[in-house]
Amino acid sequence: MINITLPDNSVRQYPEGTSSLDIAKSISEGLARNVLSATVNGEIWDANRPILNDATLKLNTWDSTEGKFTMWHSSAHLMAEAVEQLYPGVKFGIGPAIDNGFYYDMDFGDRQISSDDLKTIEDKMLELAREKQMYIRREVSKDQALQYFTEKNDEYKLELIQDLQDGQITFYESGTFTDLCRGPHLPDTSSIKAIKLLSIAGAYWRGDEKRKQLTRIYGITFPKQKELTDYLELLEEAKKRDHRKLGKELELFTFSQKVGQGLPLWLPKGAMLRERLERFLKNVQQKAGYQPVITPHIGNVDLYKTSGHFQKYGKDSFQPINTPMEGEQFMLKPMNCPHHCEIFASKPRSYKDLPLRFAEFGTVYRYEQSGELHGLTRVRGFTQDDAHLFCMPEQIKEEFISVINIVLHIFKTLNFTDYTAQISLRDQVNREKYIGSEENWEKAEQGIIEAVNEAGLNAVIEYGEAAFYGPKLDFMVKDAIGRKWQLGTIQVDYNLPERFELEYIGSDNQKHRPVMIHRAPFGSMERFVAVLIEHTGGNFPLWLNPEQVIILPISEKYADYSKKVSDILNNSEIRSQIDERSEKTGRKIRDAEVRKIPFMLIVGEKEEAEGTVSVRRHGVGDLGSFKVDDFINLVNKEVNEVMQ
RNA sequence: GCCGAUGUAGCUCAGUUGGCCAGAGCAGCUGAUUUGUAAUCAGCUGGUCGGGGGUUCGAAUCCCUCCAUCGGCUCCA
Repeated sequence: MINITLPDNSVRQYPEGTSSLDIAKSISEGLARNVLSATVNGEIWDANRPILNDATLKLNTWDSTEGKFTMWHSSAHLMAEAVEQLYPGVKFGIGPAIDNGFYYDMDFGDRQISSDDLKTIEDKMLELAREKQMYIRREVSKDQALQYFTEKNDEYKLELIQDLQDGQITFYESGTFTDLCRGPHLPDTSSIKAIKLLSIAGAYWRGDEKRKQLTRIYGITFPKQKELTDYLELLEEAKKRDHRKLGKELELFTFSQKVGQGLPLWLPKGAMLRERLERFLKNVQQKAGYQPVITPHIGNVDLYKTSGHFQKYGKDSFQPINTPMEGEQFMLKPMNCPHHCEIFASKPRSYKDLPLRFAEFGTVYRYEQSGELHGLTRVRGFTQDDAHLFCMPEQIKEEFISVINIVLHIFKTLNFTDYTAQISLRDQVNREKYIGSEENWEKAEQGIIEAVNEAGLNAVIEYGEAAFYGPKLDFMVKDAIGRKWQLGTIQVDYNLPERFELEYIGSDNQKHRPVMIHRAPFGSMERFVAVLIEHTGGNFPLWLNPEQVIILPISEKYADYSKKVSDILNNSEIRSQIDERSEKTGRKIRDAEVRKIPFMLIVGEKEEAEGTVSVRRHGVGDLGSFKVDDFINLVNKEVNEVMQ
């Protein structure tokens, strides 16, 4: 007998070789029907795999991420089987479960597969799923594995097997399809009830752009049709929040082929929104001891040779601009740091001056690959809310805390709750590629970790993700359809102070090298506004909204009173406009609602007589009658909570 | 940059297997209407069907090519 410890810490005894599925059955038939896999001693196993020793056991159903993972992984196999039956001779790469479903990378040879074929594959999958095919796990030797895929003539699997240890190789068989796979899988295909293949795309084999591009099909499956329907509806809803769509509808920004791809044109309302954000951050930074600086949009190529960026990125950048007479070369600036280094170097610095914090909303230009451009989140010209902090090594931690607090303040103000933070440190073994002394790195890495802890921030540590010039801390948020984007970043840099030979005079009257910290809490104005649009669905907080109030006169007769109210509001720094069209009130309200204007003030005979306005709030409805002054107080109170 | 898809008026979209001057709604303009919490009515303007080339008696529709956009991949100082 073996002892099985369940999540509630109760212990049950079963014969050796009992499977998780058997155990589920012993608890209840209903549970057994819903079990997709099991976590045995912390490892996810097939539910029907025999348990041979004492173990802790958690049964994974659809409600758990482990359960979903198992379902989707098995769905990938199901898709592969369907594809193999429909298109014999297809070769298979890898087919994992992902956050929202699964994919499989396949080599269709000369055959062209398009999105029109997805339905065919989907139908085949459903047909196979109904056959209630078992997923059968089989341990094989490396030789057997190589032999199988040699006969099958699948070079991708063979390559994968080469990297595996003999004795640790397993095959999974379901229906007519056998795959090299670690598992785990569902007991059988019957729980896969609803299937949707979402898209088809190219993907380089092993993520290497020099190797062959395989066809990747993305899909998702559910145990109930209703869940699939709901999921597809959710995707549709998310598309409505897409910043590219809302940016167009709300007239925030646009692109022009004549200007060039990836070069956003900010429309008046977008510019106003962006300016409000800038003003907000400038206020915060001023209080935090930052000094504004301004630097040009181009810099001599020598500047970037000194910084090292020319050597590293020169050929992938916009190419240098040549002067007509002197034969000089200038680059569009791809980052602000070298310029700021030269500001630091412009005069002798004392330790008493440190830390120095130079801030600039600096516009930079980077030649991004055309296929990478995406709305406002990935562009070729963008403005960083940049600053460079020059400090002594022992000041890093304190500076980090201060920057983290700025980022958290921004996120809190804008109600960004769904973000993640990542600390990127050196690779734990491979350390030769990093510049800077061991001592300084150690100090900086510890400083970041401590700063994160002291700021009460929840962050994951990733080793090997640090830049060659220093460790960093990044903030990430997801967009409407779940893609992750990096926003704020704080990076320690030992490299540039070295290359620019920056120094300050210490209390010992000796020259010392300062440490530089790059930081951008928004990341870039473009990307931040994009994410803000998707988070708010275009319903911006009042203080940010380019349009705060629209006055809707009932008829022309109240034009004068409307003008009077409008003047009072505008004098109180409340942005208002008047809808003077000879339309019905219902129509004016509808249009204002569509434009997502926070406040609609309806004025007619009654309001004029009483000196009031009838207030309607976007998305809320009628708030009733207000004296004009009371309305101003209402607005100001809400705005002043943020903009002091 | 790579794979796949898409591109018709300012916006959202129709346009059957190639066949009259390419259509609709919204927006815009003009006029009527003077309106009380999500769309008043009428008329009008607006398109080198992404650009270029080709096939054809005839091309939005078929072919080639370039450009842009979308979904991924790769990349992101």
